[in-house]
Amino acid sequence: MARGDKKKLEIVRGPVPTMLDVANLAGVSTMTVSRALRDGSSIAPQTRDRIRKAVDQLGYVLDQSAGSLSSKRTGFIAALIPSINNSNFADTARGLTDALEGSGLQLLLGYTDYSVEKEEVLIESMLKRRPEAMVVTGGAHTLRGRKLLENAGIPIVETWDLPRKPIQHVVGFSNADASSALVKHLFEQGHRKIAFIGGTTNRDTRGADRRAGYEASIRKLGLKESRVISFGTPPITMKQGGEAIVRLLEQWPDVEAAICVSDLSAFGALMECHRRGWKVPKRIAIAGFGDFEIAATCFPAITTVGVNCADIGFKAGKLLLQAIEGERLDRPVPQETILIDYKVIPREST
Amino acid sequence: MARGDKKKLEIVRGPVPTMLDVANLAGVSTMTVSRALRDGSSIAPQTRDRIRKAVDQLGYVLDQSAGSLSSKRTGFIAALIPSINNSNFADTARGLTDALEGSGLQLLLGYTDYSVEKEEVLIESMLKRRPEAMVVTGGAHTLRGRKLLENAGIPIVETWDLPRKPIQHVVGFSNADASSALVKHLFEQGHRKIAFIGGTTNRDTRGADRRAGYEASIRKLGLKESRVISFGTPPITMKQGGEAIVRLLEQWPDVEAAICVSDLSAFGALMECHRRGWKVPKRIAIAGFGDFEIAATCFPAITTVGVNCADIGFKAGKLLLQAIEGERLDRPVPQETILIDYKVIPREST
DNA sequence: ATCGTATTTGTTAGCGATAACAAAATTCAA
DNA sequence: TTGAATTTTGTTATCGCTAACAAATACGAT
Repeated sequence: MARGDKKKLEIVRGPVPTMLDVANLAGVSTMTVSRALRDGSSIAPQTRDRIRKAVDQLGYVLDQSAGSLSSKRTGFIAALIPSINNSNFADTARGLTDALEGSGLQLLLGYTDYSVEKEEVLIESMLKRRPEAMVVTGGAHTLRGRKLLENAGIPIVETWDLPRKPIQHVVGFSNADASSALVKHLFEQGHRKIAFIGGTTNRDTRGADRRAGYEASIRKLGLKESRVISFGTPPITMKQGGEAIVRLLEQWPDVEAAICVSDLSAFGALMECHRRGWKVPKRIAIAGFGDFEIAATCFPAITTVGVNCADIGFKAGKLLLQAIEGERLDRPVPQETILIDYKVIPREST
Repeated sequence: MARGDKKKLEIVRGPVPTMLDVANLAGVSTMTVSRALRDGSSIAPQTRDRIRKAVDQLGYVLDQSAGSLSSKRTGFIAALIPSINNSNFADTARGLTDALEGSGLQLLLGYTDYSVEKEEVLIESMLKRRPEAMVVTGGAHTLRGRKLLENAGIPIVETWDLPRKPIQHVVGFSNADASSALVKHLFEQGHRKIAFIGGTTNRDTRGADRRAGYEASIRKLGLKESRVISFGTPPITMKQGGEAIVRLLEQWPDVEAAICVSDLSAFGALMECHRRGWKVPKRIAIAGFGDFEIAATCFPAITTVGVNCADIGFKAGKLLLQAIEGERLDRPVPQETILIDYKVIPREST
């Protein structure tokens, strides 16, 4: 009776059982337990059942940290994204998760807050977990961050951009080109006085690339003046988009169209126009970037550049799985660059 | 010269250096390196510098899996949220991350997809990593999932709901009460024929609670009829919100106000009304839930229930830090329930 | 029955770090 | 200058698991 009590207490808050406890209870060696708990290969069915029963009885859960130390496989994939609150990057993370599903690999997520310094810190702390591969956003890193990635000895994928000098693999697209395509579209629709609304700094490199693409195509199309409103720290919010469009129309009342650095700011701009009774696209055409759900749903629906964000993550994930497999077989896969499609999606706002 | 080449090669793709390599290079024992790399306490400054130099030279990065095996501290916090694509939960994750900042703890995120079965799988796979604490969303779990949590021997926090029978700690609010408050608000504004728009199943337990709160207060206020449109698998999208409101007005043309299960569906409904020329709130008032950025920005701005999602995460994180500290000192903190404020935010849409 | 092959299980060693204790070096006071 | 107190460093023994190899058992064919 007293013994029974003690036992119960132990289950609730006692020491966590180890594989040895399971092995003893099942009357086998730990090695057999280890095998049974993973592939179940080379295990007599009845032994496996006995082990399972012991596992259930003890409430045993495998300790992977111990396992990875021995097997040299942590089962971690590290991924760094600028922000979890941006649905584009959340979609990429989701795509990654989906790609990894069933592979037994765990995603370790980190948020850089659009800062390369924070990224460097994160790279190091991720590397301490010995991930089997790493996904980073963009091609801009600190010197040390880059070196850490290069020396990590694991597959690396840079996403969302096309870095001039990639570390290894790349899954992305040219934000500048995508932005240019949007300018061209507006130009073909007859707009000549086209403006760009974005954040105040270049911290968000993809935003900066989009602005650069805008500037480049303004020049190429022979349009005289570039009209850029910089407002708010990137990533700029919906509300800031609204304030920015007001400024834009104050500064250049003759402006005909505005490209916003993202759909969120475009939406904010659009709603502010509504509020003030400025007709869109009659008074001013508005375009965004990213094809967020909101752009398709709102009225008028927002013209945007569609990028398959989840696909970036998914393709990066699949590429990593291949690369990891390659490393294991000592047959490293060659450096690969996967281009992600984007396309201008004309809607009601332009 | 040849030696130099070899050395360089080794740095690029050679075996990853261990603490022993650092120790040898610095002429000390691994224990000294270990100490230098963590607190730096009880280390002669010159020794520490020597070690730092060796670390830099070798590009050494600490292996935490090995460390945690020995120290029995993994530095992981596991968190399960329904979806990363929902900004409410993303905010909670962000709050958690913020709370953990500087503590050296790593967030291990998992997505349950609003499914308790997936949650159970995730709980187990998280537990394999031996997290020092765990955050889950809601109080609904499978039997085995709950047992796993109870027996894990670590602090557990359930968030976003007020479970009837909590496992340990809780940081949340009553979704039913919050929903009731919104009904009451509409009632006070003079609305009598109030409808609810939500998903088709109860998979999203918070959504189900909101509906239950709606039903309860309809009865309490003595309103004759409850009008519920169930449309789409939760979480329902903006677009589905739009389709739902059309159905609502077909089925009950006399309806005066609609509460949507979230701001996203409310926004979709609102935009569909725009598109069809139905004036909001004149023809129909629309309210949402969650105070997403979109609700404040769009025109007309959406009446909603504001919940500080990031604060849920932040408070859960801080509570966990305390609890972990308590466990370490063998002085477990008592079970705690932290209530999160919510409030009805009246805006232009009602 | 006997040997060879295939299947199942066990043994030993070690993954890379840290805890706990022990020893050496340094500091300081009288 | 000497011994005690303090600071700094080292030694040894795990942590819980899995790789690699070895042994035992089962199965089949002749």
